Amino acid sequence: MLSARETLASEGDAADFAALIQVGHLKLTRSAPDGTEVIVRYMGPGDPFAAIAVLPNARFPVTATAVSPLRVLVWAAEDMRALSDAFPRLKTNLMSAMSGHMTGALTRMQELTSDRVPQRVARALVRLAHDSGERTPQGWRIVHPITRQELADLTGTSLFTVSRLVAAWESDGLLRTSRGAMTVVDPPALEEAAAAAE
Amino acid sequence: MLSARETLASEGDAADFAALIQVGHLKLTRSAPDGTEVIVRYMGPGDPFAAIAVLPNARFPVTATAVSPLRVLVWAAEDMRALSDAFPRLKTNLMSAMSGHMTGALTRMQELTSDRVPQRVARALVRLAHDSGERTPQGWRIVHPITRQELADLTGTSLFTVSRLVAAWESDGLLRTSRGAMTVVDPPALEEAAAAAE
DNA sequence: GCGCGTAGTTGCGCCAGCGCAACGACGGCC
DNA sequence: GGCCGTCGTTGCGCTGGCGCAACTACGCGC
Repeated sequence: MLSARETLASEGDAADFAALIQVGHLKLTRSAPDGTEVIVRYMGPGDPFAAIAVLPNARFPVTATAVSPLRVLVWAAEDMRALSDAFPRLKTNLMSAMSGHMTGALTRMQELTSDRVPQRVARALVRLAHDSGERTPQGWRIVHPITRQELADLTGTSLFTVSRLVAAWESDGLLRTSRGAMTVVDPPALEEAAAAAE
Repeated sequence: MLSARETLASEGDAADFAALIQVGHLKLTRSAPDGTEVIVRYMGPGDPFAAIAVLPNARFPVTATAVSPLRVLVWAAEDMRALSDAFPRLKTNLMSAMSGHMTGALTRMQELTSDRVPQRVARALVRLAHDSGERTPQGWRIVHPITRQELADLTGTSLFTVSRLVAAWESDGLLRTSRGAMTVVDPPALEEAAAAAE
């Protein structure tokens, strides 16, 4: 059990356990020496954390922080190794998960190099709405708290730029926001609007 | 056997084989709809390609192009699966390789969001010199051909900016270049110079 | 219900880096 | 050894987005 803002694992620490999220959401980050923080991705209920723990002498490549009250199931790394040796399918599945994350990271890299800021922010919002959104009468509400700063860390831009973009989209009716919460009214329209501004 | 510029595998194709580089170098890329290309990384002799082939129904996440004449050993995906089931250590090693690439991708993401262009280019050069460089009297020579455009695709910037940076560093004696080839005279000094310009 | 900490907004100036264009220089090939 | 394609250079103008500052608006805790 962790409350929001507590950290489950820190970048560089020995990966001596793996976990499965039961309730709540995690934010995976990396921080640069100069203080800037990159958000790698968000995870929610049912997502496995630290597949890497099956590898000997592994270290966490990211810091995991709870963004909402969190309940997780935890396994010791050595048990994970024993299990994954006993059940090859488990290891294959973990590998498959890693491969998925890899693909995601490559896509992000590509967006960072070839898309302009508005597109990246719009895509990030659409992805969040899709992955951790719930249907409401107003649109897809992102179920965990998210600030302008976090959206900036997720897209490699600044708090200010995000604020301006979000304000513009909200006045166009594509988005609804309140302190720490966001609802995407119409994902495809949002993405299209960001592309059109190009 | 492939000659330079031929492609070994294309992004999106079914990953029905894996390979091990014996001689030559590969460039892994992803291309965006608008034509821009991102270079994911370079690989050389001894590096395994397409660990992903052990997963059922996998597709290549990148395009692999030879940058110099290439000789590879090839295994059919089904044989890889059989082997990796028979030898759990093999699967663990492949997973370990994937995890290394993941870490690399995360680092690249971080640099793209938090570093300025000169730093990124300098780091890319240092990394290339380290990973695929050979010691010469003048410094570390990157053993495979590399153009300004490729350096730009690797760092998310433009051909022009790279050209200017490289010209400046060369006149400072930190770098030696000729058409398609680069030699880093003193890697730490180069990185420092890029940081100082900040 | 008051105060304080955190989140969000907005105006303004600035500059890194992009995008041409036009040109120069290799070097491979027949 | 001459030609042509690719690679690299450099000058110039423009602008997206950053960075600060100063301010406003929530909302939690006591």
